[in-house]
Amino acid sequence: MTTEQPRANNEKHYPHTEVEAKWQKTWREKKTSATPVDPGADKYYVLEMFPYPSGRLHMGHCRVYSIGDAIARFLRMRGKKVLHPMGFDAFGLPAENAAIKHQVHPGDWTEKCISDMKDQFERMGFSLDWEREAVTCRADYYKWNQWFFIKMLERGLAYKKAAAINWCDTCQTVLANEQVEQGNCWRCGNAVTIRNLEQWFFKITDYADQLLNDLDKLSDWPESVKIMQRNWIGRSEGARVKFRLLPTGFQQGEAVPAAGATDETIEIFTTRPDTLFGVTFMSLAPEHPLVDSLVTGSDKEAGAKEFVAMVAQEDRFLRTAEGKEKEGFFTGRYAVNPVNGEAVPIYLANFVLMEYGTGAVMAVPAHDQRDFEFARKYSIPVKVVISPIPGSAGGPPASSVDEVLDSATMTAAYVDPGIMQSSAHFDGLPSEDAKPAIVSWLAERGLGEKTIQYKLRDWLVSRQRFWGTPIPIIYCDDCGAVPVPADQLPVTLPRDVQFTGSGNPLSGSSEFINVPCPKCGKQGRRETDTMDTFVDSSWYFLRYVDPLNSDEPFSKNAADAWMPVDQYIGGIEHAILHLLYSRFFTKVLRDLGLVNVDEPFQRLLAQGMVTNTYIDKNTGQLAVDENGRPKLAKMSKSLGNGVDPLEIIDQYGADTARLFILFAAPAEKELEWTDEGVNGCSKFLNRVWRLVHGTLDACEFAPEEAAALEPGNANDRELQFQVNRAIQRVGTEMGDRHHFNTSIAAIMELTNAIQTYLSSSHEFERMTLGFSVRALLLLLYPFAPHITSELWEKAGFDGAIEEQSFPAYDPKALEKDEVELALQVNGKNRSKVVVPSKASKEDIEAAALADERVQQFLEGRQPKKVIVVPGKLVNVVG
RNA sequence: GCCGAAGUGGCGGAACGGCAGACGCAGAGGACUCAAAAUCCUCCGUGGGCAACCACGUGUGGGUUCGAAUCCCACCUUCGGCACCA
Repeated sequence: MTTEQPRANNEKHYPHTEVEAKWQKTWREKKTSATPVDPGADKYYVLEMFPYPSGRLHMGHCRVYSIGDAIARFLRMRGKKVLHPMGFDAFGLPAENAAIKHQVHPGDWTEKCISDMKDQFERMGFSLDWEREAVTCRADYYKWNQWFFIKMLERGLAYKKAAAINWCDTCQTVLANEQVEQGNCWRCGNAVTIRNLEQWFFKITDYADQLLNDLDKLSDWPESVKIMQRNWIGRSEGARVKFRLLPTGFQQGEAVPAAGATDETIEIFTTRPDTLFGVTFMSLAPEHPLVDSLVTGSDKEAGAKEFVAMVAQEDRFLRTAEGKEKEGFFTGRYAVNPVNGEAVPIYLANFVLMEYGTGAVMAVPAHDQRDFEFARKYSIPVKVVISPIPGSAGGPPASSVDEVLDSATMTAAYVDPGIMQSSAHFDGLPSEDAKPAIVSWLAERGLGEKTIQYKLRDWLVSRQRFWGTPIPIIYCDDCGAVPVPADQLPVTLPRDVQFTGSGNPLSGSSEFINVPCPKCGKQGRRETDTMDTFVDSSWYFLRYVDPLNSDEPFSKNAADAWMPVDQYIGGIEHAILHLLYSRFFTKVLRDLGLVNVDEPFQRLLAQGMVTNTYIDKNTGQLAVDENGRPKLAKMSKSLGNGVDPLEIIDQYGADTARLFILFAAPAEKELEWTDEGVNGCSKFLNRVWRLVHGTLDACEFAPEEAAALEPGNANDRELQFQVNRAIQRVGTEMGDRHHFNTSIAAIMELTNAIQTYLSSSHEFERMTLGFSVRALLLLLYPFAPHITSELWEKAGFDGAIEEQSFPAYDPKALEKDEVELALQVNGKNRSKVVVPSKASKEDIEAAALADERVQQFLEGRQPKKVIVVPGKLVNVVG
């Protein structure tokens, strides 16, 4: 049974099901969301992060697309030429898992999901240009991934190397560093292990400085996202310093051989060259390539090998966790400190990472907490070379746990800047000044150099999975790794593949693997790794500008016309991964001459999660905190607290869902789902429905310009004021600040004002009333397009509502004849006074001082000062 | 530990140095109804008072200012990110 309302009731109750279906059909047929050609200077590119086609739209999707659609519809009314496209991030593991489970081809499964989701998109009423749809799993899209890969290979930006990489056993594939969270896989949450494999990388580190510096250009990005990216890139300024190795057999305390050390050096990276004179040992990563030659043949060989094996066995995340016991092993060898010629013992240490810096560290226990703990554990000397600045020297004294820095008694490292000591001719210098001085001293002697180090690592793009873009490489015994020639692209995924759940299905497809070498024609072997799906999403915004191009990924003209994306919207969870990769791709494409922009996304809105209460699995009750309040968590399958958008659409309609989503919280904050809140929005739309039905007579007299209204009586003028103020507020809240909740509040206030006007017992001024209703519909349209389209038509206004301009307000109507000012005495509210709005400061002051209550609170004192804030208040200080 | 964001009624939130609590939800009372739902009207920060009104009030403590939720300093709490990065 449907709950269709009888016709007679339609004026009282908004029949959302039939109205929404009607307008969705109209929009589809009229192609009202089509992208304008030749956008020119008015172009505006609104983009929301495209979804993975799971087959089901969830509330998070509804939120991000409701935000984007409100912006798109609003800006079209503002005269912008809007590009608002959509597509699907369609490669990835769920399709492959479905293939294993149901023995369907991932492509068939994915296309079915896409088709289902498009229906759901339409039911939400999003104004998307589906003719520009980009689907990453289709060969006409991923062909260009392969083309970019080859371009990157030509530029030395794609390369293959053996490396210790993150392996997820559940997903049966490797992961990029960015995809490891707290030692676990970003998608399945299982522990990541380390494997040594030959893998393809993109050299994102070549762009580290640009990715860092250009963050400063992104003035319309949230500061928090920029900071997260800065931290991820992790720039450190420091120095590389060479320590020469002493020959085998050198004993501690023995004089360093006059002829110096061997020719072999160990290079370290440090951010604290000012502490070089305090070096008392050195530590190497167990994986350091020199380890073997240091110990082979010595009595330390067996022990060292055992230590290396032990560390290698350890879980990498645990090994590098703070608080982890520092483990070391003395190699029996020494190196020479280049600044003072002292011999320092060389240790292996579990906390030194081969991937960062040079894999070797100079250790200064007096001024580095980690080195300090290590030194105390292994009874290595501590040498103080920096003393705290005395408090009197201007500026605060540096902090120190220990009152006196004595190597024997100190309990913690002193890590702050200070004054150099025990550092030869650098003594007495502030340590910050000594940094460059020591580096220059080293550089002059060829012992070291200034350098910049990043935490950012190259992007590992190989995946041992079927459902991704095949890496376009053919291995040949004679020619090595040969790229597939551009005219032979795309390398398409084979259809006849077995999905067994173990290993990469591509390795079992002889048709796919066995191909001739493009260079010499001999039998070759095709690469079976596919690309990380983040490659797909790193440039999809560029495909939308020219989606049907079969000769190029996109034409430069189209990119120049539309790029950058003016407003990008998506979840904060992509603050590092996707946004960093997209920025990298854009810069590479710029260097390839394909685009003119440095940055892809002008303005970024990171929307918050959608949360709900949930049932605690242990108690079977609503989960509550210690105060008995219901706990909130992100809507998820595992907690079972998701709300199905389709059910909400069925019950309340898409407009209600959209309105609630935008009204209940600011876009960047968490959105707490409440049925009561949804109901409130539904009530509001019904109120608008009835209100407009009750004023249809007046609508035919509605002027298009606010300035055309007659002044009328006080009631009329008040409504004119309210409607003009609402237009002004929604204009700035939407246009400048993207505050959807306060925009909707302003529209509700206008609705209340019209209702108040109607319930006042006087004759209605039909132009004023009609104009107010007309404006109400226009203001509400970007948030609730279906109901406003229907009411616009019912009211008999000209044209379709989506073709209308956003209304202009009349500044004159915002000026009132009289204003009420708050009267304060010494900053406390004491009274009110009504004055003509054009009253002079002197008149206002006089009115304030004449006020009885002001006099009373002055208690006979003479006012010392009177502050007049026009239109707001008067503060009498006395 | 470091970096960042945020702390405002019973709840979501508003207020870009100028009347704190807009708008909405929940709640209370009333109207309509046989009744319920829906709808409409009124009230709704705390304490005192019959009332007009008074005092207090934006995490805590200071400061700047005629005036601070808003700016500055210190601290507390919550959330998010990073975390032995040399």
